[in-house]
Amino acid sequence: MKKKVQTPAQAPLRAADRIRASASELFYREGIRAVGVDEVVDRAGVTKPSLYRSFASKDDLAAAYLRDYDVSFWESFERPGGTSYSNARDHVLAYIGQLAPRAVAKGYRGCGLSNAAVEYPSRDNPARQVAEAHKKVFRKRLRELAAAMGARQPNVLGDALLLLIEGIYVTGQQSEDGPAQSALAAAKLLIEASVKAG
Amino acid sequence: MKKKVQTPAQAPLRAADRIRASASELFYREGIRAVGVDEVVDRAGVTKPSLYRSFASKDDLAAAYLRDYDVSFWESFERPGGTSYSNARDHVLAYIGQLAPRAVAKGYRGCGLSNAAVEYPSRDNPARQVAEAHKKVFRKRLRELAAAMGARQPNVLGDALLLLIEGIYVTGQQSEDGPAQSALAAAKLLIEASVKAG
DNA sequence: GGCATGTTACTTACCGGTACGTATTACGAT
DNA sequence: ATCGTAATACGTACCGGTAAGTAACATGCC
Repeated sequence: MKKKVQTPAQAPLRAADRIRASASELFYREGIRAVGVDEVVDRAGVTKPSLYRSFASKDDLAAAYLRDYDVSFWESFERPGGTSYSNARDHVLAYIGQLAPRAVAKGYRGCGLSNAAVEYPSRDNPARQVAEAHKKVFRKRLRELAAAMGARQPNVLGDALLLLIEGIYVTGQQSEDGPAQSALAAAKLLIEASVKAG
Repeated sequence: MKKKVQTPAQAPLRAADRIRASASELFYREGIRAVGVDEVVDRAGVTKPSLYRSFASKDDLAAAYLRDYDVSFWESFERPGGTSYSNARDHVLAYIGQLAPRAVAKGYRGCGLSNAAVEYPSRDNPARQVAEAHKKVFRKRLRELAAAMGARQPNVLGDALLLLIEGIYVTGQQSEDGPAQSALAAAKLLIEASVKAG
């Protein structure tokens, strides 16, 4: 029997996938509003109708970009630096520890999801909805980790860590050598002060 | 010699001022890229040529908006709630104390300067330049206040407070009842831990 | 008169989105 | 095996709208 390859492993990327990749790069680096669909398809080496066959609108493509972003975010958050952690404190500190240096480096552009929420203040924008949903989960996860650390007020510590991390995202794209360089020390301080007997 | 009234106290707002006011409102609430110059002049009750008589370009108007924003920011930062503080700790906590509740309220849109930096990643954008310059000064000021608090590592505490505050700005526009509600407690913890003898 | 502004009309560029034509491939019937 | 058909996957060319910005001229006001 001959081998029939339905989705050949080595197949050239389909137009939709090339578009997703192109959009991810451009939307992240330059912002969603700043990038036109023409630029997206040009960089993907495809044409506009291919975009609109796979995505209902630019907003829809932006939402897809953020869904992809969400997936890779969780990979990097749950296994920071490629390592798994059983200790919550080590886990969070490892994430911040690998994030901070990137955030003070040159071309850093922060969190694609947070940036999208800034670009689209209207609640009914599809991209913003993805961002909002993501942030809700992220907050819950951090509160969970704070509880696992044994914080006296896990919700406060979780929120504080979230504020700190969002601060890294946003200040990291404002300047090089920004305040993110103190983030790890700040996180340690915060955790220490929240866990100690009070 | 006759008295000449240069800028009559009760004069109707000049076109340029009406445009600044209109732009400030719209750019802040909806984002700069999202707002067209037509919308700005319509709301100001003036016409487009008036805009371009006072501002070289939309980018220039955006920069003016941010300069105005910067001025009123410093008013609210240096006298949070309308009060002056001689104690650095009280000062910072008062600022965060009046910011946090606003940030968890409904239509909050964060910091216009930080938002602009998100919208315009390119360093040579005039609006972004205003934002970058502002943030540099703000960071310096917070480190100064941290030093006045007697922090062991004033730069770390100053940066930590900056990260926290930027976290409030950005998360405040992502959802209502967000993590900013824990910001004051987090700031107290952070300051406490940084000032105590180590 | 001179300054600030409004009026109108226009240019140029780009943007999101689409109607329609075409190459390639899968597959069933013969 | 090969032919016909049809779905798949894609490109060409274009549309209508809107964006920033400008030119030329008219008007009202100290």
